[in-house]
Amino acid sequence: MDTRERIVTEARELFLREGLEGFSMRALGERVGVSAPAIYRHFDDKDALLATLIDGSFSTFSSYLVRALSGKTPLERFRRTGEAYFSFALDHPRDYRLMFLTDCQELGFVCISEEIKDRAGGTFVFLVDRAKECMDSGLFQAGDPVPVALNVWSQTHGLASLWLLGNLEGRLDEAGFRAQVSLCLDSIELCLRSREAPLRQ
Amino acid sequence: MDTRERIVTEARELFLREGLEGFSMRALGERVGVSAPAIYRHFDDKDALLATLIDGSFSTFSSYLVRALSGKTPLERFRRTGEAYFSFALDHPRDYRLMFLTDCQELGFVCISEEIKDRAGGTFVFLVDRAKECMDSGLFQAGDPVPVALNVWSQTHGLASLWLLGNLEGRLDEAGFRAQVSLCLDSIELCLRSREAPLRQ
DNA sequence: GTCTATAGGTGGATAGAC
DNA sequence: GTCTATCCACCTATAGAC
Repeated sequence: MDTRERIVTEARELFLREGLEGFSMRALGERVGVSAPAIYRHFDDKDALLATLIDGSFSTFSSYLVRALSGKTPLERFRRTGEAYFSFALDHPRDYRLMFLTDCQELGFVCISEEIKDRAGGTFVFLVDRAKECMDSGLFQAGDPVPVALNVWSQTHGLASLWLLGNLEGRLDEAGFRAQVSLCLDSIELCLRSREAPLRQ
Repeated sequence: MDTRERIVTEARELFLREGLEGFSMRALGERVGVSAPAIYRHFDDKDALLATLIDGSFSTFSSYLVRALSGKTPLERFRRTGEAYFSFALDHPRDYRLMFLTDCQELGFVCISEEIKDRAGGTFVFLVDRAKECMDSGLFQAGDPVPVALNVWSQTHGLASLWLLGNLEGRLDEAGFRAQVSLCLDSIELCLRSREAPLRQ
């Protein structure tokens, strides 16, 4: 493994442990075993390094989403997409935070990067596709799938972020949270199924 | 207005403009017109000052929630609580961020403060009460109102935070966001109403 | 490519005069 | 209570030797 790769690996580890606040070039250099300035031979600046990290986070996220495609029906793929979203958030909380819980201002130029925006857009399109195929197969009422997808994203993101930022501390333990996740996914399904009710009557 | 009050006022202004990152005792002193060390005569440290700010944010939030009580029916009060939540998030984005979008680690001891936790708990109880009175009046299926309230909070928080952190940029403008808010509240209502469906049959 | 040395800046907090 | 002066820790990034 060459130095550049080791920098990325250790950067991910460091960010995982310390978050954005404790993530410094000095600390990273120490972990990698080189001086801080040496890192600048491999990355233009801190932002470029963070952009690489975010890119990797989206790759991991994508791998979770794609698993949902093994579902046999549109509805099953839709449900599994929701489950995959929570699995990712729980398995990779820091990545989740970097991707969805960090203000663009804080990340500086990173958020403007078109590559990153495209990757984020791609994962959203995945969700829109799941909604759309449920509509096309007549399970959900026909219409614009984008607002539906946004609504689903809001719900999953809301619960995940309340948990990850500690806002549920004292109210839910991890088991309670998992139960709440089930309720969240059930309620999404219930809501979308009820959209088909008028068609059935 | 004595100096302590002016410090709090300016601190809120400064935090509103700069966020947690740009919020320093030096900058605050400059705004107030005193030196940074002078602030330490009125507050033990930065955390104590931030705790005062958070406390004020919860006061503002409470005033939004209470407006919802002017609704004539349990369902109307429930709906208006959701609307009040979004109104607060849009009117006071920085306060919202300080209260619900800042990691406990980042705030240091502040999040451990029992006073703050109690205030946060109180606003949640308000939402639980709204769910409970809908249950008691037979509008929603009877059961534990807490998971229902958590589910509603997740949905509203999710949409609000996606918006406030810029994750919807390029996908929704402000008008689109408001439409999405309506859809969110409609979908919550739809979901909770469908819980009463079995009782009607 | 990596080092040391350093520039140039941020920040929180304290000491002691007034 | 407020000031100035200061300490100390930390940061990003560059210069120039090797």
